[in-house]
Amino acid sequence: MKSKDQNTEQAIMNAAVEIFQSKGMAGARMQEIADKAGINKALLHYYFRNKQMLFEAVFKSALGQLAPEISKIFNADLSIEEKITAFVSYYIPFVNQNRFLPVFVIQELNNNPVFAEQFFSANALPKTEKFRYQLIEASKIGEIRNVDPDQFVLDLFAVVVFPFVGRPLMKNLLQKDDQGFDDLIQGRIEHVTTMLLNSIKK
Amino acid sequence: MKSKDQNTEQAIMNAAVEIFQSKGMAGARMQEIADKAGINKALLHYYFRNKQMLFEAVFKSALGQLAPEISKIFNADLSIEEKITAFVSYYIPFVNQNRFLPVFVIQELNNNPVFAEQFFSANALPKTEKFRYQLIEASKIGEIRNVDPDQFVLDLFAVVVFPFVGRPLMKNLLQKDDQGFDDLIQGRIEHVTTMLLNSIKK
DNA sequence: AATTAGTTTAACCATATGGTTAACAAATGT
DNA sequence: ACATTTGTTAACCATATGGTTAAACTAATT
Repeated sequence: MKSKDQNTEQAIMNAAVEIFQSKGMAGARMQEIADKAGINKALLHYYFRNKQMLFEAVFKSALGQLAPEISKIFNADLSIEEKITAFVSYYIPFVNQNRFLPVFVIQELNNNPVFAEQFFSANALPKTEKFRYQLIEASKIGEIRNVDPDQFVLDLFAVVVFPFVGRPLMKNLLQKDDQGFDDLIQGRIEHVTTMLLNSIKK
Repeated sequence: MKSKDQNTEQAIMNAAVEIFQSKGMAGARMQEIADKAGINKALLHYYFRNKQMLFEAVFKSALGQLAPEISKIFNADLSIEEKITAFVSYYIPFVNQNRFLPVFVIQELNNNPVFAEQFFSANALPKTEKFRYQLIEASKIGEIRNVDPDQFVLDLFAVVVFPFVGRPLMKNLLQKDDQGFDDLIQGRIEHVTTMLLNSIKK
C-alpha cells in the first residue's frame, strides 16, 4: 500500500468536515469534497462507499469525543455548582474547536429522519436525569431558587450552544468582526458560569 | 382571471414553508413543493420564477413581521426589565407559531452566502445598541450586576431561540414527547423572564 | 360567437450529481 | 523477478432536478 493511505483518509475527513459544515448534508457535493482533499472523486468512494457513510464517519468521529464526557460530568459525584462549571468549561472550548458540530447536528436532526434515528439510538446523548434530580432536591431544601429542572437544562445548553449555531446572526446583530466575536466566545465561559449560577441563587 | 389565482399562490407558499423548513434550501425539491401544493411543477415557475425567488418570498413574508417588532421593543422608552419582558413575551409565541424560521435562518445563514448578504443588507435585523447602552448605564449606577451587554444580548437570544432550533435534540435529551415539549415551551416565557432578570439582579 | 388575457398542464431539455468501471501505478509478499 | 494486493485515476453511466415550451383550458370582454 502506498504510504499515502493514512494521509488520504485523513485528508478526506478534513475536507468533508469543512464542506458538510458549510453546506450541510444535502448541499455538500462529493466532487467538492474530493477537490478540497486533492484527490479524485472515485477515490472518495473507494475510502467511503457513499455519501451517507462518509457523512456518518465524519460525524461520529467528532461527536464520539463529546457525549461521553458530558455524560460523565452530569453523573459524577459533584455539586450543582461544580457540574455547571465543569459542563461549561468543557463544552465551550470543545465546540469552539469543532464549530461544525452544532450546526451539523441541528441541521441534520431537523432535516434527516434517518440520521435522527441513528443518532438517538447510538446512545450518543448524555443522560441528565441525575442532574435534574439534584436540582429538585436542592430547591426542596431551599439551597437554590425554585426552578423547573427541564427549563434549566434547556437554558444550560442554550447559552452554551447557541453562540456557535447563531454565530453569523449574532455577529451581525452585535456588530462584531470575526476577531471580536471570537473574543466574546473567549469570555463566555466565565460569563455563562456566573450568569447561570446567579439565575438559581436564592 | 380565474378566482383561483390567490389560492394557488397561497397554497404554494404554504407548501414551500413546510418543505423548506424540513429540508432546507438545498434539500428542498421543487417537485415536492408542487406535489404538496397540489399543482404542476411548471405552475410553480409560473408564480415564482425559480427556486431562489420562491425561497425569498417565503422567507421575507415570515421574517418581515418579526424584525420590526423586536427593533421597536429594544428602542422603545422602556426600562430594562420591561424590555426583557416584552422581548420574551413577543418573541417566544411568534417563533412558536413560525417554527420553521429559526432553523431556516440559521441554516441558510451558515450555508448560503448569497442569502446572508441579502439578509443583512435588507436591514432585517433589529438594532440593539440602545438596549446595550442602557445595560451599561444601569450597571454603572449599580442598578444591576456588572454584566457585559454583548454577552447578555447573546444570552437573551440563546434562551429564547435555542429551544426551537434544538428541539429534536432537547426533546430527546429531556425525554419528552411532542406534547411534553410543547408544554415546556408554554412555560418558557415565565421561566426565561425570571431567569434573565435574576441573572442580572444585584 | 369571437377575442383576449390569465391559468394550468404534459412533455421536454440541459445539466449536475452520486456512483461505477476498467485500467494503471505503486507497494508488498514470495 | 514476478505475482498480488492496495491505491489512484479518467472516463463513463443513470438518474434526479431545475427549468422551459407549447399547447390546452377557463373565464371574463367585446
